[in-house]
Amino acid sequence: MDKQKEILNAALKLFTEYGFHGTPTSKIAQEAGVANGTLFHYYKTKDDLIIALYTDIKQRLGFCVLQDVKSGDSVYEQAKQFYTAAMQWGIENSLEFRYVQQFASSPYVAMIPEELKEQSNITINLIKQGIKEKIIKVTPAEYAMTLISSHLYGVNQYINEHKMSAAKQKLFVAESFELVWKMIT
Amino acid sequence: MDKQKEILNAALKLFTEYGFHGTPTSKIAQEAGVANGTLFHYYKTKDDLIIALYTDIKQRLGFCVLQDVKSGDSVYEQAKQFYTAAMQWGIENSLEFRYVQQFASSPYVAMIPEELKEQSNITINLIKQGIKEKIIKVTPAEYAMTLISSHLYGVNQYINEHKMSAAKQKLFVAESFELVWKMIT
DNA sequence: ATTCAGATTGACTAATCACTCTACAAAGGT
DNA sequence: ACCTTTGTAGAGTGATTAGTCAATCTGAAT
Repeated sequence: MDKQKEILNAALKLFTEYGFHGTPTSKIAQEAGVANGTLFHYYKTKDDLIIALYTDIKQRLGFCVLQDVKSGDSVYEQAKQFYTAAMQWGIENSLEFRYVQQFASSPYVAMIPEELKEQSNITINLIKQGIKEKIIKVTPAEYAMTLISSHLYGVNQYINEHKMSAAKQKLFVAESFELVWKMIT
Repeated sequence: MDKQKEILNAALKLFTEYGFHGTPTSKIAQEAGVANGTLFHYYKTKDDLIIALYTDIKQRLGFCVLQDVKSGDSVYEQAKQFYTAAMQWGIENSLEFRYVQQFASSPYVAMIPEELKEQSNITINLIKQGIKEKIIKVTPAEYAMTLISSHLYGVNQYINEHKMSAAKQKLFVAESFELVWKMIT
């Protein structure tokens, strides 16, 4: 087992359960099954760990979402693909998803590293293309992006609170995409 | 000046700036211009204060939103009224709005007092009426509510990040309501 | 005038926490 | 074999913090 990953796992679990200030580094080390000093060997400070965890999650999400989008497809198909992949990931990794939200509405947002922000450029560009093709009516692209994102968060939250079968979930997600799509086109 | 309110004000300012764990009670007392002990005279624990602040904000928002909704109006008019009022309040009280978000995506959510949850019944009922009248197509009402709420948060965030004139803001808000309305009807 | 309950203070404390430090082990590289 | 780097441990520390407490103050009621 990679101790560094154990630390991230433990941190994710405890941070989402008790919040940043509610979880001492000692408890994280304990949960991860490593010594206190080991944690600080990998992460200089607690803040470092908090930000590293965010970065790690974002990268995993980004990789998963970009994976099976075919650039030849129509804007609609690509957008649907993005949306569905992100949602599915959010459902399967609800702790990670909650962590991202918690992080995003905390003062730590100000510390998000620049390279992470660039990741969203791909999706923004897709929307811009949709606007250029006059398919998407909502402008500017950043605004449309915000609408889609918050919609995604909302639906994810609803799904997490109202458990349903995997099949029903898929249908629900597909329908929810049609709702946003209808809204922005 | 009411010292209790000063404490809430100071807490709001510091919590949104430095987070829950980033602001010691001593700093709150200092910012409020009261002694350390006074804070604990009004709030038994720090958690008490955090929850009390949330409750206070929610009640103020609720009061403001309910204020000028006429029960005789159509579902559309009432919904628009609700949405616009909430948004306007969120723009004018951005610190409070951010605090609500921060709180909602923290472990403190689990501690929200029951009586606060009942407040949303009025809006839920309005949506239910809209469903009964076959104006609103998205069911169940709780789902529609979630969609509207997350939309509202998203638009609010966008407005806060992209400053514009008051007139433009109003137009923007009105248009954004038409977007959600189109989505759920 | 006296009483009394609540408000206010700020020094104090017990506990906690982020982080350091030293020691040792494992793993390579030469 | 020897050295260097890296990983791991866990006791220790200085600072910080939530919360206490005894004392004083305020104002209203009797």
